[in-house]
Amino acid sequence: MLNSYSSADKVLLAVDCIIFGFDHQGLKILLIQRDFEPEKGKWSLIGGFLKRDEVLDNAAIRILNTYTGLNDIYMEQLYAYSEIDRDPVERTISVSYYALINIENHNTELIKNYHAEWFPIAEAPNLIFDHNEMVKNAIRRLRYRTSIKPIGFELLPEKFTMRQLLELYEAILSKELDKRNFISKINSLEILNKLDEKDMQSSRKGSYLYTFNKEKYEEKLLNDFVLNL
Amino acid sequence: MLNSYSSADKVLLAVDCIIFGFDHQGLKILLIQRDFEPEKGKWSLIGGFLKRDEVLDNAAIRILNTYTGLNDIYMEQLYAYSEIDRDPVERTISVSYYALINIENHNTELIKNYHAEWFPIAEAPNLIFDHNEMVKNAIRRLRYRTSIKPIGFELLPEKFTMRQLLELYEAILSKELDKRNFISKINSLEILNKLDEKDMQSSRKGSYLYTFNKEKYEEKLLNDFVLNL
DNA sequence: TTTATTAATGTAGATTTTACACTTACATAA
DNA sequence: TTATGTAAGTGTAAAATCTACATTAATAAA
Repeated sequence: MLNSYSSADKVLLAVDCIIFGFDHQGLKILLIQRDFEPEKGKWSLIGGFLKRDEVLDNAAIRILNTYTGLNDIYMEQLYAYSEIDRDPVERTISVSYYALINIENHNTELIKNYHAEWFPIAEAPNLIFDHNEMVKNAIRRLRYRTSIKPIGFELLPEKFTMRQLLELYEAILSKELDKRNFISKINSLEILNKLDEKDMQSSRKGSYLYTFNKEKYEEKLLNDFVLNL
Repeated sequence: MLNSYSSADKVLLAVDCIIFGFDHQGLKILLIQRDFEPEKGKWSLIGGFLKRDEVLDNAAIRILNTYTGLNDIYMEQLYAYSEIDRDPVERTISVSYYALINIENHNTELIKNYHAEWFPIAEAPNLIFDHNEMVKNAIRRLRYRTSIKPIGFELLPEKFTMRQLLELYEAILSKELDKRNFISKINSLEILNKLDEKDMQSSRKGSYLYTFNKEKYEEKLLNDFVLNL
């Protein structure tokens, strides 16, 4: 019987996490220096093996936590990579996950202790196995996602300026956006609350701070929409 | 060592294929009646186990062929399902694949011999395991894909009428489209060749037949574009 | 009080999208 | 041969959206 369970092959199933972060310097990616063979010392995505009694989503969360100390990160599944020799040690299929986080909200010291490090996207080192490809695909997905869902929620501090939001979008899309058009498009979504408070860091005039309006934001998440930037 | 290969669990990895087809009656899905336990006799997606020396994409092709006789079908990977008890017999992670095919181009007799059957989407029976969810997600992906890539190529006969193309889009999107606006949008893509030939089946006047212009079509596939229907 | 710096703001023209109805071609039946 | 019925084919005007673009405003520092 072709389809009998007992005669089917079992394989190792891994999860690799592509963690994007944003700070005042732009879009970054979190990588670790492998502390085990093969490729010990080389840079890699944060990854590990799925356990028998574990759902993939949870494996991603556990592995991210194990290697970076990061907690409560919402990740989305991306793609299963299955080239025969992608891992030279043993046949391993890897499912990639990605997330967007606010670098400043997370303990940079902690991350460092785990030998994890943030790299500006453009300056990321070469990665082991097929991790470069995984990152490339994740960036594509991130850009696509940007066009159909509002983002920023996860990446900016609670209170942020229009300029910060603009720079976030510019970093993700890696292109310049017209400031006035951007602001009016964002405003037309009605997902921001303009505060009375100003941020005085950036200029003498100071710029208004905004927060996300969670309710409206969730509403937008439901009905797919297109944001043409 | 947390991350050692030898101590990691191995699991069964399956592939399930969501095959969409289109004919004059509308959008359909290909299902098989399981001829093995558990759930023998119930309807299910076409699925099977990944082999140790096989890439997922090829497993999907092999499995589809094994259970339906279908050949040369291009499938796209969708999502990995990993709920612990999704398969009651043994822990199995399943990666879903989907494809769009032209029902009339494929041997219906052959498919029947394999106990596979086409069901109109709306009339599909309840499926085993988490297959209903897989189908739901695949339909969503199909609709999304429709908005960013031209489709039809795979689903229509070589020569087809505008009405057929319109009906295909209406079936996938499950909404009515304005005939004139649809035609002018499609024409603006410049991916069709209008033939001198007419199809006389559908009306006394007869309607012009079209073919896809493969080159232009491939070109469009490269540059992502948005088709707002 | 002058200067320098970034924030904030509006509009006109171009493009795209939408809604909508009549004429044409032909086969069939009278 | 003529009349009739059926689906095919076609255009436009109004609305909405997108794009490009430049000046004034607020404030701190000199």
